[in-house]
Amino acid sequence: MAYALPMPNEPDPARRNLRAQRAILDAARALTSEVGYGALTIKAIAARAGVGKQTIYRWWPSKGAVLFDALLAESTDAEGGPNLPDTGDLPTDLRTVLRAVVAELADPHADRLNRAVTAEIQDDEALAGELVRRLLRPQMDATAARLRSARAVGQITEDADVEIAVELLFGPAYHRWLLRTGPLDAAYADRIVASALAGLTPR
Amino acid sequence: MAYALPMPNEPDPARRNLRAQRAILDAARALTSEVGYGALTIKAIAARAGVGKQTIYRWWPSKGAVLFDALLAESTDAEGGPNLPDTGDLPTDLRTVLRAVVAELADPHADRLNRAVTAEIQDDEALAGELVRRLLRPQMDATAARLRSARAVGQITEDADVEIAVELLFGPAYHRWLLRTGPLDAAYADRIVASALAGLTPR
Amino acid sequence: MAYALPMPNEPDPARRNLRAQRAILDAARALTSEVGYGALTIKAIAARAGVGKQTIYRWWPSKGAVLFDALLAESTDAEGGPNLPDTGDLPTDLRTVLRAVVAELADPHADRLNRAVTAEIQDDEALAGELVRRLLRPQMDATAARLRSARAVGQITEDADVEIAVELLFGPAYHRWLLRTGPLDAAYADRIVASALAGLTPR
Amino acid sequence: MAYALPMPNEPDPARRNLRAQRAILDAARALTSEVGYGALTIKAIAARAGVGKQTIYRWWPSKGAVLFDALLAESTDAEGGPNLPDTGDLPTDLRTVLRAVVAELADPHADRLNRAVTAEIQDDEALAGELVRRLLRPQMDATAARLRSARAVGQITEDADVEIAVELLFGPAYHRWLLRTGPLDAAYADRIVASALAGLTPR
DNA sequence: GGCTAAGCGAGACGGTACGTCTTGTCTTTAG
DNA sequence: CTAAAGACAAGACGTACCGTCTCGCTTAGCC
Repeated sequence: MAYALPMPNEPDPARRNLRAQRAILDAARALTSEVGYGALTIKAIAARAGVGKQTIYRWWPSKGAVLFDALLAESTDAEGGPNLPDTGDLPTDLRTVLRAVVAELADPHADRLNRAVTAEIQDDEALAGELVRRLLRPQMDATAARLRSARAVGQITEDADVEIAVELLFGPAYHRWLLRTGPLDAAYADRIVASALAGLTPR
Repeated sequence: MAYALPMPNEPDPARRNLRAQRAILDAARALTSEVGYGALTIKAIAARAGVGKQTIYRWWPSKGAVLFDALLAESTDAEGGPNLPDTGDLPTDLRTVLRAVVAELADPHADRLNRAVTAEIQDDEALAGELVRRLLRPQMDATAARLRSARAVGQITEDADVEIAVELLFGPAYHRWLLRTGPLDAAYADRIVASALAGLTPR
Repeated sequence: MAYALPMPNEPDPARRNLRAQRAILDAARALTSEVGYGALTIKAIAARAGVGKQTIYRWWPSKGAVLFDALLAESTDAEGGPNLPDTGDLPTDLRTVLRAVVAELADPHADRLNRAVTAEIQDDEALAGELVRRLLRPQMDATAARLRSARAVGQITEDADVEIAVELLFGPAYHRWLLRTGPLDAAYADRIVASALAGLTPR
Repeated sequence: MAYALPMPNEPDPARRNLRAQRAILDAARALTSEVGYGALTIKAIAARAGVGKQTIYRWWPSKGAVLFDALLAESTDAEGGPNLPDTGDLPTDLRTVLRAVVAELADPHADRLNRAVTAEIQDDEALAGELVRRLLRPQMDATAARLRSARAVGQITEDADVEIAVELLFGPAYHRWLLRTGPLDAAYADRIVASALAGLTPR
């Protein structure tokens, strides 16, 4: 017979203190951008949030998960979803997307948080998957969809490799950000779009 | 005028024990691929290498620097430099390069080391610069040079944006590796080359 | 006005774990008598006590302070205070005291702990003061009081130098123990008392 | 057949560098009185002496042995041996001895070295024996001899316990020094002599 | 007068304890 | 009766020193 285990006390999400949750994510975000990923500690987050450490451990499995949620909260605030503009003009629409991506990566306020999460996902595959699923995938899928709609109306060639095209757009920006190999500005976004589109446009 | 600093005892590189140095880099590489970046400790590297911790701290300023040197040693062993093939056929040459890049990223043996260094450079800008200067930049420059030589003989269009073209080639592969968004194989490398070249080829 | 200091987090004695405290003192005592003062380490004490090192550093400023408390705990257990017997017969009473002192110094179980603390107080004046105040002074004062009461009833001469008399009693025993210059037994205690009293006794 | 072992290279005392030896003892003495026993390191002694660490390890088995030799060198310089005065007047002679002992213990220059050696001999019985044999024993024996010569001429009682009498003289001074329980001056020395002699003097 | 063996200054080495820091769990206490 | 505050066990951090070793350089004494 199965019986009620004296369980490691799964906390009851219904009783979660939203004020504390928000304070924790805010503190995590603020501290990350102040001291950087390497010097970030759970203790400091708890202290800044005016919260006991246990309250963090109760709801998140790791420091990376807190950072991820902090990043997610910010992104969710900013966007409402992966709404891609469709003005009918593909180059313009892609420039809009790429400029937004590049601007986000160039934002000094968010930079350290982005890098902290990037560091964490190198060692936490589950977190990496979650990040892709929640933030990256929707954006890439929306971009792919926009490319397919453009292909349907003949704005790009029939045999265009849409999957690769999306990576041709996003890959360079992330590469440059990751390795700090050059400036991240609107002009750069436009050059990516121009070069990536060159091979797609019917002659 | 430069003057003799009352320095905190810079160690004398001439007296460096090469056996120990090699053992440290080997241990760092092996341990990283065994336990991953998060669980990697200087203490464990020293123990595995049969070396005192101080011998590591004497020659490297941080764990990241050790990992970087371990990565560098491996790359230096493998290649002799950024020799890019020049068969005269640009697509073939680029496929060779991209396939090598993708293979390196897909190599499970090196994966954790690559990710560990990637995590470290998020928090250590100097290390990031060194990595780019020593490993990435030469490869990118060589690729750019190959593209310019192709442009000179008319294999790609006169107005091709070489700098962006290089990022169009490398960016997608790193993006896919960083975020684990898809398989990294020769076919993938070929697709990148095909799509990136499409816009460069004269019609 | 006294004000709340932004203190480096003085720990709260009310929350102290008594089990841990006791385990630490026991481990310190046991290890000292096993390996001696020179080979004694905080790390080993913590390990033996099943305690984190920080729990030692939280409550004691130095290894010497731990040893001192270990010694104190033992002494406090043994005695209830500096109760000196007063049978009315001074030589008998002093023999009782000196025999106890000599027996304590001769006890092989306590020897290494005594020597460890003796070594520590050579380099830590504050600790030396504490040791004297808590352990030596009471005993010496009690002995002086007993001598004065004997003087009051004419058992020793009017002009007896009580302060020196006390040192004449204790000094030789400690000297012999410190320098291991001879046996420490009851007969030795009796010889000290006899010689020291000879000059005090009225003729 | 016995043959010359490739021995752990006993060093050849004939080739010993006296300048280095002296510099080491001087440095040990100076550093001890500057930084105290706890902060004294072989490394620092070597550096101060302008000597390699190995030169110390070649000639002394331990830090304690170096300190002991430093102490010995100083004492040997000062005295030529345990010459006790014999003016014919015992109290005067003993006052001379005790005043010298007390002055040595009170000397702030030598204090830390004395305490360092005292700390070392708590953990090194062989060193303790050597100290007693070379420095303490001669002085005590000379004092005992003086007391016996006094006894022979009837200046002290026939049944005087000479061995204890010596400890009655030296014990209090060392006790007071060891535990810092009071001032060490000539008046104190005189009080010891007066009290100790009181019981020895024929009535 | 040259050879050679040893002592020497210097300092890198393998170890290990130091005292501090952070982690994740457990306990106390104040609201 | 909850959650902050924080003590706890554990163990890595980066530093310091230990005692050994390996370098060249100097020096002494035997050929």
